[in-house]
Amino acid sequence: MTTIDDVARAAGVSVSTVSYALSGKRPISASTRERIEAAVRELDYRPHAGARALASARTNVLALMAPLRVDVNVGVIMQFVTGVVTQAQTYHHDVLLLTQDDHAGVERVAAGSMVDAVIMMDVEADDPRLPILRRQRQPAVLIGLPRDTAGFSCVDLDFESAARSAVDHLLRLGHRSIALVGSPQAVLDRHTTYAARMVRGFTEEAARAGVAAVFEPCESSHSGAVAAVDRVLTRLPGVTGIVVHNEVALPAVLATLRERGRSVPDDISVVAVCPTDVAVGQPQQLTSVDIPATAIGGVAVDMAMARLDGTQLAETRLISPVLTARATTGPAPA
Amino acid sequence: MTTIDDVARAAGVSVSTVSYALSGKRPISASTRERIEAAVRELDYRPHAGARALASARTNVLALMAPLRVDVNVGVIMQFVTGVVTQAQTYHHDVLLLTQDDHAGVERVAAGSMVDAVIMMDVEADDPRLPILRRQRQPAVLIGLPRDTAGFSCVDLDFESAARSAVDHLLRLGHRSIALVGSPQAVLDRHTTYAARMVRGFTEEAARAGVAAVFEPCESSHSGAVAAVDRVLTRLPGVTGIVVHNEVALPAVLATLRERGRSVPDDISVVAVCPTDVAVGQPQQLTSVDIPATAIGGVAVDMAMARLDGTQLAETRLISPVLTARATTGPAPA
DNA sequence: CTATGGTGTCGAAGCGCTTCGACGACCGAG
DNA sequence: CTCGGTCGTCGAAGCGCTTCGACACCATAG
Repeated sequence: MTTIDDVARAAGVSVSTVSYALSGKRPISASTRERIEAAVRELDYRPHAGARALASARTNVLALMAPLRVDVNVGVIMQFVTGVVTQAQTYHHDVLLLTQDDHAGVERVAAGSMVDAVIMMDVEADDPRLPILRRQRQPAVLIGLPRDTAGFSCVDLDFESAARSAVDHLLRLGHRSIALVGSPQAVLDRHTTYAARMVRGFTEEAARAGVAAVFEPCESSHSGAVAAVDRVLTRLPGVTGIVVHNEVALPAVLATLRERGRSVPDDISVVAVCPTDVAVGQPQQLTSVDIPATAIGGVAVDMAMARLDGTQLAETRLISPVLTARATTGPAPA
Repeated sequence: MTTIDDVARAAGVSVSTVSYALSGKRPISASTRERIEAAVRELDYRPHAGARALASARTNVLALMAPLRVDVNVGVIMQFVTGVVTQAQTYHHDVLLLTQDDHAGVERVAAGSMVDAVIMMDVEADDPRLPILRRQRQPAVLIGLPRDTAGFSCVDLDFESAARSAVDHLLRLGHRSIALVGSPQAVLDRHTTYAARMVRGFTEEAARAGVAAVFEPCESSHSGAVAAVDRVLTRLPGVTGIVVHNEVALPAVLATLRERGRSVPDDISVVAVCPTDVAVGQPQQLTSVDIPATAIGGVAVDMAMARLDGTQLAETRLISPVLTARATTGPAPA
């Protein structure tokens, strides 16, 4: 292994000069810098991460706690992860991947000074990991919105507002009888707040407009989707507009509607709440409210970095939803 | 931060004694050990990862290079990742997530001594990352099979054999006219070898049995699946058995067959090559050859660890396929 | 009773890097 | 000219941990 000593010797300067030349934290003459850079290239020098972490109390690594269960919307998770990793790169940070249920993970990694900050996905209302996270000295960013955000930076899509805009879109098209096919019961039971926020936005907006509205949770499987659609059709036979907030069940929901003799969008309009690429990847291009997962992941990193260099305090940021009308919504049938 | 010094002082022993008590690398009397453990608990001591890495040349971190593109079989990737992370935990290792196309990533992370080993997914025949990987001192494990495996441990499903067993299953049911709907052309062009190995196994086995066989690549989208099925139906109108090696297109392939008036399995039998959970998550339970992604990820970690403690040389391990008959295959129509 | 060999513990030397304080050299201002 | 101030560089002190060699102690064998 070539060390900073080797570089210093090769360039004929002291170790500290090399360090300063490389970090730019003190002025170094052009000629010296060039000699050092040449030596670095020549010797293919790469600083030892551990030594650097020890001396500088910075690791250039971020912890990302992601739900690696396969049952839920894998694609969306992947997009968050991609957003985080990609944005981290621009800050010269790497990403340490922790699994959701490895509670000791955060502690190990943060208390052991392996990371500069922690980003946590899929936060529940009273997430048991939050107290642990709070007592670490590294800043933490949550993707999601717990009951008590004190001390944390939070970022998420404004799901309440997403629900409202989906409902408004249907209202403007004249629909007076609408339904929400949402997350699996397990997700609601876990008090993952995006699911609840979605339901609240949907219910409130429908109530405000005085239209008939039902909500049905939906398991993420073919049979779950069939069951959910049938429950909706039973409870609200005259339904003409459906908001679907469940990427996995989406295709099955559409298929089931067709099977039950309802044509989309002639009999029933469908608005999905999902990443754009899944909305346009279906046989029918779906009207959808985008979940900008990659972008949110990126923002999470930005917030973590801002906290790190002290330019910003903890804050909560809710991203405004954007609805794009495509082929699955139309005027309510007469 | 509490350091090993604090613990030593609290327990009334020297720093080295604490280190040995914690690592178990030298015998320590029961009474001393207990005092030390008490102090550790009391002070909530957590060793500094960087310091440890510096002193011991071990980081307890693994690099995992995964294709975070969203276009391909996200679910499968996730399963590999899960397998790796989970198994790494049993060896007290964490996982640093690198993206496929960050070529500099391996070098940065390995040359900078951030990781003890590297695991690389989605390897191409002449992968440009391999030379870089070869010149690092850390062992590397590939999930996949490049042309030249020298110096690497490799693990993958035996796709050739998987294709054979899918074909054999169809042959035994009397099918004499079969097709393979496979990976997207882009994957083949990239020379990702699993795709090619699959095609080879399929083609050879069909030829050996003297049955009519066609192969069609298939884009991972609804329209891609429709097109691929139609191409198959055109080239081989009498086809009665189809092997599908494309998780994403799977539902659309089945839907298209139905739309073209072919009933499964009465007119056409379908064998999928995919993880079991996607095979049973479809409206119809699919006969499938399992891709044991989680297990393979775990094996990759095992191999990396075995290399690390020198108990094993580099080797290639191909996992034998297991076919499970379910609802989508039946006797060839008369 | 001495030689022998475990056991259990300690001190000190690094591991490779950052950073602080110091110090010449050189500049322009007075 | 001299004085203060930059600029560019250096030496040394850690950062927190592991590990090597040394050594004291005790039990057993000769």
